[in-house]
Amino acid sequence: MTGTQPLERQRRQEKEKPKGRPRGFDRETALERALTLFWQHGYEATSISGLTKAMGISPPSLYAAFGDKRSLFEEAVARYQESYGAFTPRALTEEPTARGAIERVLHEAAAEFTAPGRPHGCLVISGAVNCGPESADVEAALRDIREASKHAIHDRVVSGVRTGELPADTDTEALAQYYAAVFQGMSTQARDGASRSELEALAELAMRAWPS
Amino acid sequence: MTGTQPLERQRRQEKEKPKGRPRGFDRETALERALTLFWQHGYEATSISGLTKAMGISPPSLYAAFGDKRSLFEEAVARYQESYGAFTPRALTEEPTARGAIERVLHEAAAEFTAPGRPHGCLVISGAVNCGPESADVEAALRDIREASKHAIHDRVVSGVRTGELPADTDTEALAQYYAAVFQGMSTQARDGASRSELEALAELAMRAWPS
DNA sequence: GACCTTCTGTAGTAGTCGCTACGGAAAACC
DNA sequence: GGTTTTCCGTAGCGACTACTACAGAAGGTC
Repeated sequence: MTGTQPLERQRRQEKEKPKGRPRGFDRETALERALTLFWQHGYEATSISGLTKAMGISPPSLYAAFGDKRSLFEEAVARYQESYGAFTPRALTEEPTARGAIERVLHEAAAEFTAPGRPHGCLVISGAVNCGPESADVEAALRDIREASKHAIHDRVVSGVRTGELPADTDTEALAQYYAAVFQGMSTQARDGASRSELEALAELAMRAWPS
Repeated sequence: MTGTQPLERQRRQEKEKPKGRPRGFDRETALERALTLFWQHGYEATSISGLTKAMGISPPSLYAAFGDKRSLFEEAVARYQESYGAFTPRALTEEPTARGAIERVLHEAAAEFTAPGRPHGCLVISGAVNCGPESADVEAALRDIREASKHAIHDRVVSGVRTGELPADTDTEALAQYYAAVFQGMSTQARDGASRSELEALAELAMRAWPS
């Protein structure tokens, strides 16, 4: 199992001391810069030369540390989910009510999608939209993450039905898909230049559709 | 003014007879096929070789008839707006009430975004998301169209306020941005495989946010 | 028929793509 | 210090990109 991930990681996790010459750059900050570039331009439009320039390293160093372009992108997406994108599962699990959970997701999205100093919108939503046939699997990988997020919303709605917060005849699938769509629409709006307060108002309006 | 558009078009519009050898393919069907390919993969991920293959012509024929890749994309987008995308301004102008107009836009979008035999979702929304720095202007051009659509929605909402259909204190900007976001979210959902009936239910839910 | 204009197919341009072979540099172990 | 192991920079790989020079073919006008 662990054999499938890069040797690099295994060693770091097991805290073994590397034997030869240590690398001359910080792997985490390099990954962070790659993440930012992918976030701006998406998978295919981000070139290796652009990445090496932004990461401050040469191509061989990049390939030695991260494998190929696809692996680097996957690792960047994983990092994104653990950092910038972590607010969504957090809100869904921490809030006591389903309505509160969804509301918090949307309002935190309004802030996260427009946070200064980093690209606007969501990497998972806009990171691999325009893909050629040879990288269709990358596009599919992000789609799977989006579907998983929708299911997470759905699960929270279903649990709201179970506790009696929502009517028993609630169309949980439709409600989950609706809020997933609003979430994705907010990302597009943020990319197009919408401000945080505009997205807050948008989120507030979206909550008016909540079953009463 | 007219000098800025390709000579080709001028001649067609003026119904002059071309002098030399006529071209061996139908320009409209070739453009339609290019449009479909751009719709599937987006601007940058669609290559000239893919286009020539889909259009059934050779590169020199493509460049003679359409200029460069960017011009071809612009013309494809224009064609899209006049055909597949024309339902939006039509719904906004034809319906007597603002609510009816928005509702019709969303329901027709549910059908259009999932119509069989052609790519799902909206070309203007997903056609130029992942762009490198050298084609940032293409990305911006589609964004301008999206902004124009949002303004069209806003205008319809404002006219609804004027006629008394909507309360005078309605936040028209927020309402327009909300429905624009829902529209864009529906496109993403359609691209991810949502069915027409699912999008219909989504549209129905979105209308529950309408001010009462 | 000749002539003229335009289109079409081959073939190739310079440039960039993702990726890597190779030699030297640098740090840890003995 | 010597050896070993790894990393780094240069330089370049084949394949692809958008795009085009050129020659010949094909239809119109005379």
